[in-house]
Amino acid sequence: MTEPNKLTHREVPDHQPAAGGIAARARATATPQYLAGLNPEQREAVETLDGPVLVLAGAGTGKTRVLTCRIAHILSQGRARPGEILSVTFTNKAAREMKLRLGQMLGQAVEGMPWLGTFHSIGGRILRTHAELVQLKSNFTVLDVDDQVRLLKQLLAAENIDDKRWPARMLAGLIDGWKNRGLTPSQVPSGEAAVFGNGRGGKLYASYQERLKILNAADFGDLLLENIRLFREHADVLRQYQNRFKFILVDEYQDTNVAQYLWLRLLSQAQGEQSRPSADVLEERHGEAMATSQSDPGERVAERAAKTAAPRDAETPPHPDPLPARGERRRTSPPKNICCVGDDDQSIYGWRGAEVDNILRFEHDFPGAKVIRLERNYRSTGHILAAASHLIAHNESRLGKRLRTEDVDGEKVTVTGSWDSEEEARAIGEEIEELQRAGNHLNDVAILVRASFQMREFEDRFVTLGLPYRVIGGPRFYERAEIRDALAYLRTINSPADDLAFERIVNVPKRGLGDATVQMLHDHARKRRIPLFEAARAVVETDELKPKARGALRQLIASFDRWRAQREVASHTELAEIVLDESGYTDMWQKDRSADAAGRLDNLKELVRSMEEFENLQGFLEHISLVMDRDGGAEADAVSLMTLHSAKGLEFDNVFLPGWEEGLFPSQRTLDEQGRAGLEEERRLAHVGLTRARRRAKLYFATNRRIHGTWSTTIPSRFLDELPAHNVEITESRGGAGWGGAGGYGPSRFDNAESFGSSYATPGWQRAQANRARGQGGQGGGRQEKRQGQARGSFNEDQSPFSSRGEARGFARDRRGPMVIEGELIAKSTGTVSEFSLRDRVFHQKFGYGSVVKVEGNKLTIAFEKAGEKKVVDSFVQRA
DNA sequence: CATCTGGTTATTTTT
DNA sequence: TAACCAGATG
Repeated sequence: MTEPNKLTHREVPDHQPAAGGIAARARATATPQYLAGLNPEQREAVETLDGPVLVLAGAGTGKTRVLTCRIAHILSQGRARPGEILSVTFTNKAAREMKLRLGQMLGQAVEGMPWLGTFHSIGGRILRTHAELVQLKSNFTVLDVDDQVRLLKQLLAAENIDDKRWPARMLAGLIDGWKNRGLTPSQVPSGEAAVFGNGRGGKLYASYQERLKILNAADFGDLLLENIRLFREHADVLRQYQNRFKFILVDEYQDTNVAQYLWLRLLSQAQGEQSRPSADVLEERHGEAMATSQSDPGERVAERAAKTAAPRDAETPPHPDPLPARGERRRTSPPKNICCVGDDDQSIYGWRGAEVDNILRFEHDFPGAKVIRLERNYRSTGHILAAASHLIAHNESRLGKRLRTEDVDGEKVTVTGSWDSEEEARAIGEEIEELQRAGNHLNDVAILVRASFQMREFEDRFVTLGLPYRVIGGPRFYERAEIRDALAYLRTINSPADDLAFERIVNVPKRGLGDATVQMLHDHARKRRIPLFEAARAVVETDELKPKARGALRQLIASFDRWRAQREVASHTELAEIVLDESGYTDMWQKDRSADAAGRLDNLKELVRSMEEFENLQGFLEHISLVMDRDGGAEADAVSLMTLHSAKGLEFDNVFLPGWEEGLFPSQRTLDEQGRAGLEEERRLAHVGLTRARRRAKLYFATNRRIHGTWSTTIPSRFLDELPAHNVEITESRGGAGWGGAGGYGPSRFDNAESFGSSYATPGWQRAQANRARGQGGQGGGRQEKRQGQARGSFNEDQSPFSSRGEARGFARDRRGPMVIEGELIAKSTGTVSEFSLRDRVFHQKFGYGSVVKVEGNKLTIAFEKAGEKKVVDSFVQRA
């Protein structure tokens, strides 16, 4: 560990004078450079080192900057060494970003921050050092969801549970949920444990955990849960870490789940009399208020559990403060110097177990906490910020912040209605092209959708337009089948007892070892209580298998023996290449004619390349599942297409937000399942979307959308109504839908909406809608009944740009015909004759192989083998 | 053991 | 609509 030379570490005097607070220290030194550019609030957040601090950092207020500066400050003040600062993030990306920025700030000190990482990687690391205490070995495998489900399927089969009625995925979800809430099998409320498999859910969870130990494996949830168990059952270990970490920093605190909360709580608990750590002494002086310490963690679990266990009734009001009287159980030791940074308005992972409550109740949980609000936004222009703020103000469960900017008002947020989703895509495509003509880079443009199925329409459109785009998100790198397969090979080599890995690749590529063979291996293994691989070795010596299978299996075993031997002589990267090659795995994909085969081979190459960063196979396998994420090169100029969820933390000059319709956004399902809390989370999602935009935010809704194949008529999202009229401009769809301006045509839907409750759902109205929809070749109506209940947004609010009637006009009376569009397109094409001609065989990144059916300038119509007929710009395909 | 077919089911996905 | 999966078929 290298000590940063600039930040010579002074031993922290154990008896730092109380008066020598931050202010005094700060005065002693000239303002360090890293503090210079901070605004007063940021600076306070950086300099308030002692006691619990909650930094409420709104979107674009310099959250990461505060975190990194704070670390720099701690180091330069000599308050802790790099190894004494625990700094947790959720994503690898965030961790990397912080390391990078710290590096820039401090010179090469980053290597010295061993405890900066994600919850899971840090949890995993601690777990590996004390693995034996939780019945694991230090080289345990981290299972991915796939492995989990496979394992659970086996357990279900063993229990004779119909996995049709009780799918393994569902159980995996339940277990994950329990783990997120910090519940070990014995702690799961019996009522909940009973919901699965006729009361056997809890039992299955328990046997799943047992199986994991036998396999020497942990799933993601275990990385934290087992850590908590470790800390609870081994006070000495806990104390070791409590003493080590003088400062704790948490990023995105609003996204922490109960397990993470408990973990933090355990670590942030200062030791009582057992130890005499320097930092604690300091704190005690600072924290008169902290004398009222927190309750025992155990209590908290129960309390939390009870809370979360309560069915999330749709209509349940916000949780009243469930804190019971804390009684006599007081401790004298205050919590450590913990600093949590987050934004309650950006909590969008509730469905993943995140507890907004953690941030809402911070002051409760960490008495004496200082709360600092960062409200100066450095990202968006005035109108955008105002719109976002006004929207989010409709939420009740929030701590409340008021974002402000010193930037110009800029352009108003626009709202555009179109006839259907296709037209929406067309309109957005055109606007993007216009932005491009005006000199904007496509890299500065993003389309953020609520659900990934919405992306398709855009992809289709962009492919025809020849507009480069990139999809962000989607399956993670290490979740891809080919990566998992490759890893399974390596895992089997590394740990012959990894049954799940072996099972995964035993017949990949196909070698004639099907279900029957695997089943018999299983039986054998179970009978003798040996790993599958050993069972295979034994079975090959018998004549229980058909000769063909026996031969194949023998060969596979021989291969593994060979590879294991080669481990001694070849580097791990070489070994990987050898394995992928000799196993026939690469061949398998090379022979594959599907569109994504090439990409998969690339991924495999990327995997091998990434192995170089690790010392050996063991090290690689330990980290891969935690660290591997494709960040994909963002070099080429292209529009970014992603879900709102994956947009969190990003920003773009121009942000397009399509699909603001009831049912889609806010999502009907969330509303049904989570009620008011769900609506608020959706609203936060909207807020996140808007605040991604630096200069232009453009919202869209379509009147008709195809959902699961059938057309339904939709109504604009209530969120549109919640925008402040002053900052919003209603524009007309470029796609040609008549929508907007006063003096429009036809009655506004909102005319109806005025007396909504009754008339909206009338058969007549529905018929009218259906008729309109039919023009598009589909049925209207159908979803109304369902929506009716909560479709009433705040139409009456004076602020609403829609309530003043007249704006939302009948859509698409004079919908522009496709011919016009077509004409425009052709006009835009380069006119140069394509190098392709009829019947050419071509390959397209997305659609795979096909042959050219029609050539118009540089526009081709191609009949793809798999994807059907598509119009594509020739630069998107290559000769096959 | 591989391939075909019909029935089912449709969000969001940090690790 | 389309994509995925489980069971049936060859």
